Amino acid sequence: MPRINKSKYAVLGILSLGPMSGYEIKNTIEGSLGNFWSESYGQIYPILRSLVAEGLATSRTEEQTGRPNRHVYTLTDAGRGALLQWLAEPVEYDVGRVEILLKLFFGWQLPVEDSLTKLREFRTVSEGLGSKYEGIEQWLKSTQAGHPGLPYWLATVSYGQHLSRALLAWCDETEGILGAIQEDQGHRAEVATPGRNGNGRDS
Amino acid sequence: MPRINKSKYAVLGILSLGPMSGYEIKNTIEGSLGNFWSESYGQIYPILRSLVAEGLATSRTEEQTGRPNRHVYTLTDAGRGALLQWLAEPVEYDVGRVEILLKLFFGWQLPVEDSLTKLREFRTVSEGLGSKYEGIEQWLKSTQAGHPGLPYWLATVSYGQHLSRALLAWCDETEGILGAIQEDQGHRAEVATPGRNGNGRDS
DNA sequence: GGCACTTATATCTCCTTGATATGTATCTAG
DNA sequence: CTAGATACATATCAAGGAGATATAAGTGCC
Repeated sequence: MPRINKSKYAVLGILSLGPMSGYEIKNTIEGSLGNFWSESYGQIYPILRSLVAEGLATSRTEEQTGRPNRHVYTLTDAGRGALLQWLAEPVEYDVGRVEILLKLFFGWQLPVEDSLTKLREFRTVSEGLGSKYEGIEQWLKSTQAGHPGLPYWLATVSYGQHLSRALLAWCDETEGILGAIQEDQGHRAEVATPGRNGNGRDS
Repeated sequence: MPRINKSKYAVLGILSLGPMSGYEIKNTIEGSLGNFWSESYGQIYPILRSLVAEGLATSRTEEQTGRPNRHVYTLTDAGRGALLQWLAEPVEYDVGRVEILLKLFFGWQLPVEDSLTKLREFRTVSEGLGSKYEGIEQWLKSTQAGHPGLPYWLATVSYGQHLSRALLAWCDETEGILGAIQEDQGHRAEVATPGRNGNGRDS
């Protein structure tokens, strides 16, 4: 089962929006797919060359004075066909690597407070994610009104909003559970060593 | 800002549970972090060598007859220190690559039904994810009862459950929106070309 | 006996990321 | 006016990372 190169289809998809240079492709990806997909020049330029070699795109060189010539790539019918074929293939899903979970997994080996600090940090990150998506939603609605792609693009933004709400709910739940463990430990420590009273911080 | 190698800390973390060989580390990761983290032999073996070179672990060879000798790695105090230091560093979060969103983003260029099919596929995947996590939760509760790590491990499972519920909710919402577009298009097609009536499928 | 699977170590290729190199043009703050 | 930042445009490199494959013996089953 030779791994299929999804970057290739991301580039193909962007080219389906119109002829572009490698530089423009990168910028377009950042400004559209950027929230759930990324590509680097290190992939884009070799992919463009292979697309031409496979007959999925053609390239034409635009002469420019004072800066490197633009290499503009245009999708061929075969290229559009390859894109449609990939779109029809079944989707995969991968949770991916989640750093907060890696840290939390080993968290029982150190004071509960350390894990709670990590969770509070992560809550801030998740909140930032949520407001970022809200901004994008407003921007899309005001600048792309009437475009047939709008509902689809809003769906990708909504994915991010559902995700960030889920992260926040998970933070709430987990902070509650670890908080209870901390109180429990604090209580037992208090009973064991009376005198060190009213366990300091509770912000 | 040289990218820090998180795989190194995953290996360090696993070694904090006890001395292990590269093979055992791989298996242990799959059976514990497996739902949100993965490592391949191609990373584990070079990392183990570099851990020894950096003084973060020691290796000892157990002679075996009939099969390759076991190289068992043990965390040093410096290694445990490096792990704790990394645990204290701020966490990052990355939504990562989401294939369904990449496909959906280009979905407006083809019939709505195609995108709805993708969403229904994705719903099945998300449901599978949810039941997988439920199974893990039950298994953890019944086999690890009383272990101080249990609440932390359950928290990582809960993350997956929150995530799968969010994916399902997003599917509901998006199927509703695209379904409305489809009905709208069907309606307009009906008005435009009367005669081809009662637009076939609606499952 | 043959076949599939598991234990165990290790390497290889390819994908992917992020940094860097090169060089001009334009914009901006001091 | 000019130094520095940013945009345009192409391209390469070193690492990080995933997955398949190589090797080799042991175990269980038909």
